[in-house]
Amino acid sequence: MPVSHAGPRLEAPNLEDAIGALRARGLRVSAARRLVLEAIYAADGPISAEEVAGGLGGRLPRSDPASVYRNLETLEKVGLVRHFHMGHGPGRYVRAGDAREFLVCDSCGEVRVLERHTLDEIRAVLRRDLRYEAEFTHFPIVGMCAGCHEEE
Amino acid sequence: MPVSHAGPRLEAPNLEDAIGALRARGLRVSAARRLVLEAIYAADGPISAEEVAGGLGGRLPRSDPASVYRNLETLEKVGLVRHFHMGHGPGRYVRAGDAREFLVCDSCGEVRVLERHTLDEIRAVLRRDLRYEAEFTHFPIVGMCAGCHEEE
DNA sequence: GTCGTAGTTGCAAAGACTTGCAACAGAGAG
DNA sequence: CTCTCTGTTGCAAGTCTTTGCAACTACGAC
Repeated sequence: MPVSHAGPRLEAPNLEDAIGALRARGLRVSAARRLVLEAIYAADGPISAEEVAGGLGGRLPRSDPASVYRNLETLEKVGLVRHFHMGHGPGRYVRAGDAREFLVCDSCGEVRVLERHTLDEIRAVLRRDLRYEAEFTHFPIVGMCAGCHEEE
Repeated sequence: MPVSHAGPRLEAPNLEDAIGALRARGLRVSAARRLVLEAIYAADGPISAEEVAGGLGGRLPRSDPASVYRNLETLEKVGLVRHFHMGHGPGRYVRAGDAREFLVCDSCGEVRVLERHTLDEIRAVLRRDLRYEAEFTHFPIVGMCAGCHEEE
């Protein structure tokens, strides 16, 4: 089963644009769906599906977890949303444009963001050797930070 | 929470060596623990915790899932076992030495194994830019294979 | 405005793990 | 061989997420 977050990256800087993009794709704008989108756009960072279902801790009405998961998946297919994993634990969702590439230290848990030039270089290697367009927003790169590596 | 599969890579080509390694670390060799190890060593490829608990479909006695998960975690800490994820779905476990680096196409699900020279080059970039010792056995690299990319 | 039909929803149940806890049993000590 | 101490186990309950399904509703058609 593919991870499934392909699809063109939609430009939807605000909620209205996102809703328009949904309609343009022939998708219905139900109350539950709108709520998920509102949560994603209202959150000030990556949030879990649970948080969306919980209405962002009271700021929005609660909704059924199953619908939340289904809608997050739909929104991801459409390209409005992305989700990623940090080590284990629940997945986190962000607006498509906010996705970042992370590095996690397996030993101390430190998280860093990959910079564009490093990322480009790695992607170039994979493109050259395997004609593969890699994307590092879904899973972090796991390894050991300098500090932890020296201690070994 | 770190992903936790640090620790020296133990040399344990067979079950006996693995059990010796456990004892050397001061860990008990209980029936349940031995069973998990037996399943990992008897399996002909990556297996899920469920399969271990199920006794490899009848070849071994069943065991309690909770103990299986705890033991797999312990064995991973000790360096005898590793687990990885392919997209979503249950994690899969292998002997430490059998861990591989994968590339998964987000669109068609195709899986490829990264070759050593490609891997080394990528690791070198991360080492140079971030002094980070990356390791790609836990999560696959996600992206798009040549075929799927051209269709876009 | 009313109809019809798919796309959607909410519930319930299952799957994949994790955690708390009292009972149990390896492994060294005596 | 027995005792003891502490690592482990098995059960049960709890997360996080997916899936089946009947009821419902958004939205274009009339």
